[in-house]
Amino acid sequence: MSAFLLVDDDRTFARVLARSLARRGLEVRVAHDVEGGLAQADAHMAGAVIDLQLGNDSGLALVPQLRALSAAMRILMLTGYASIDTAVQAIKLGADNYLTKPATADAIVAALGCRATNAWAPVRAAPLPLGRVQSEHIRRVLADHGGSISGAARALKMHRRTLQRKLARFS
Amino acid sequence: MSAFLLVDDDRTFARVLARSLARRGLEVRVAHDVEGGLAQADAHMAGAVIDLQLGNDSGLALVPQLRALSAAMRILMLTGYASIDTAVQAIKLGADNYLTKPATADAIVAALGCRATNAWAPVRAAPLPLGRVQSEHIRRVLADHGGSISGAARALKMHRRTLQRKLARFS
DNA sequence: GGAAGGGCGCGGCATATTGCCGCATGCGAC
DNA sequence: GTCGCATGCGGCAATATGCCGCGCCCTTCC
Repeated sequence: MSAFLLVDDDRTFARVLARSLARRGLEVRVAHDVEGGLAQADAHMAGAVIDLQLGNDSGLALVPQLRALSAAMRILMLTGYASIDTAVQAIKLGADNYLTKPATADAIVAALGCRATNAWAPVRAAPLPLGRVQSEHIRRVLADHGGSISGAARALKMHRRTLQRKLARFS
Repeated sequence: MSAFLLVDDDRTFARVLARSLARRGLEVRVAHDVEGGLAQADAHMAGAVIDLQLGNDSGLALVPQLRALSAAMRILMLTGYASIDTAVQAIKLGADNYLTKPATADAIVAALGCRATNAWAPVRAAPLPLGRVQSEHIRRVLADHGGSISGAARALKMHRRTLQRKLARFS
C-alpha cells in the first residue's frame, strides 16, 4: 500500500499511531507541524491524517493544500475536542472525514476508507456517554477562552467552583 | 432577490420563519416534506433551508437532489439537535452550511450568505452552556434509540431514573 | 393461557454534586 | 498604592444522581 502522511504535534501519540498503522501494512511518514507536513506531502500518497490542533497552528490550513496536491488523497481530520463548527469547516475545506481522539488505528483506517459520496453511516457508530460529552465540551470551551476558568464558566453558565471541581475530576 | 426554498415539517416554525425571511425581501416557497420540497424546487432558486428531520424522513435525502438541480444553489441544513456526524454527512452530500435550531432569520440569512471556500469563522460564535449541550445530546441519543428510555440510558451511561428525571425537566 | 423477559413510571433513600459564600493571594492597569 | 479581576479552595445548604423496589404493560415463546 502506498504512503500515508501523519501530522500531529503530540510526538508520543504520533509515534504510537504510526507504529500501529505500520503494523497494518501502511507506509507512514510523520510530521509535527504544518510546514513539516507540507515538506513530507507527496502527490502519490493515498491518505493523510491531520491533527486539528498543531501547537499554535490549525491543521485546517493543510487541508486545501493537500487537496490541491492530490484530488484523490483521502484526508482525515483528527481532534481531541470535537465541535460541529470545525467539522463543517474541515469537510468544506476538502477533508474526507473527521474523527475525535482517542481514535484507535482501526478506527482511523476505517474512517480513511469510507470516501463515500452517499454515506449516511455515522462517523462514530456509538453515541458518547453524557459524561464524555460534558468533559469534551468543557475542554473545548476552556481552550476557546485561552484557559480562563472564569470566562469558560460564564460561557458554560456554571459556577466557577463547579468548573474547578469538574476539571479536577477529569485530570 | 430570487426565490428560496424552505422545507420543515414544523408548520408553525416554517410559517414564522418564512414570514421573517419575506420581510427581508426573500421570496420563500415552503414545503413540509421531501416530496413537497422536490416539487417546489427550481433550478433558479438562490438557496434552500432544509430541516434535517422531516417527520420520519431525513432532510439529507434532499441535499444531493437539490445539488444536482443547481450547482450554485446555497443549501443550509437546519437541525434541532446538532451532531458532528450529521454535520459531516450534510456537508459531504453538498450542503453549504449547517445550523442548529433555534435559529433566527438573521442567522439563517448570514449562514446562507457565507459560501466560503476558506472560511474559518465558526458557524456559531458563542459556545453552548453545558446544560444545553447535555439536553441536546440526550435528545439525539434518545431519538437514535427510537425513543427507548432504557436503551438511551445505557448508551449515555446514566441511570434510567436519572434520564427520566432529566427528560421531565426539559419538558 | 401462562410464563418469562424487558420496558416503563415513579417514590424514596443514601450518596454525590452543585451553587454559593468567603477568604487569601497574585497580577495588570491606572 | 489602589482597584478590579482571576484564581484556588474549604465549607454548607440545596439539588441531583444512583439505586432499589414496586406495579403495570407489552411482546415472545411454550
